[in-house]
Amino acid sequence: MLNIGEAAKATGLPTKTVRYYAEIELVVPSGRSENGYRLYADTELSKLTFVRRARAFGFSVERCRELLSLYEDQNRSSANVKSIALRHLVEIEEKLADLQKLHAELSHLAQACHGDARPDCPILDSFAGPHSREE
Amino acid sequence: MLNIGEAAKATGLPTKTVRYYAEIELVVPSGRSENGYRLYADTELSKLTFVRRARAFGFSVERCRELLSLYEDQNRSSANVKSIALRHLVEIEEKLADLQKLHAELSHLAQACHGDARPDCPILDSFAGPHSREE
DNA sequence: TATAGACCTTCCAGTAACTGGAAGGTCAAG
DNA sequence: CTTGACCTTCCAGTTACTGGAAGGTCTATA
Repeated sequence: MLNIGEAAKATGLPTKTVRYYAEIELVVPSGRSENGYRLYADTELSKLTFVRRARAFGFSVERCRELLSLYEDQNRSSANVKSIALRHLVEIEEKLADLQKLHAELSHLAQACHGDARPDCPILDSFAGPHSREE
Repeated sequence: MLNIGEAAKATGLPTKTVRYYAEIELVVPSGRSENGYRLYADTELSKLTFVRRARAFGFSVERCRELLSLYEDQNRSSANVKSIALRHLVEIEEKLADLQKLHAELSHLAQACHGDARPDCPILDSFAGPHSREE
């Protein structure tokens, strides 16, 4: 049984985050020592690691909660997990498309900007212009 | 001089957001009517539009503040603006790379997952595994 | 004139997922 | 016995809004 600092080190999460996950009941410690320290057993270390990995994949904490309950469920089907993952993939693709569009437009503007001491700048000009959005 | 609702409509921003921008002194109304309503003149409408566009490009509100001061500055140089834009482009590229990596890994996992009633699932398996991160 | 509805005002609280800090208890080493 | 590194709780701040309540104002219509 590790206390919070050791559990943090073992799972690669900041101590504060582990405490936060306990508070929101995402991963609750297996118990407390007599002096009130949080104690983490192997099962909880696995869950913390699981959450760290899933978060790194961009899953929200609430998604992690779903995933964790499937992870814990001996009778889960892989279909459940896959559908959550696919849903998530769609979101990633949307963000990706937005960012790519943004990147293309902004780098175009930056290229058009001569970037010297003169005051006129195509970037600012494109931000100004007619008021209402015409998308 | 437009009141807040009209200004919002004219610039394509939600009323709440316009009020928020006034509160954080990003774009302050040119005045108040006798009954206390915020009033927006043309200059402020331009600034609001400017901010909406810059925000759509992913610039943070604080970046917008920088940009806005350059925008207002008659003696600005385009170099200042360009350097902010380039800084921002680098950030976009980093996010893009992260997302692409994420997408590749997750779609690989989803493909490997048979997605039926069986409990074993490569996605969950990859989230579990050894504790400490080995990046 | 009454009243309905659509405006406007302020202030308070909540969102997501932490992070930082203060005040104080505990523990091991030198 | 003190120093430093732990741990605890609680409170506040972050980003950029968004929602809602309570209440004032304006305009049209019956």
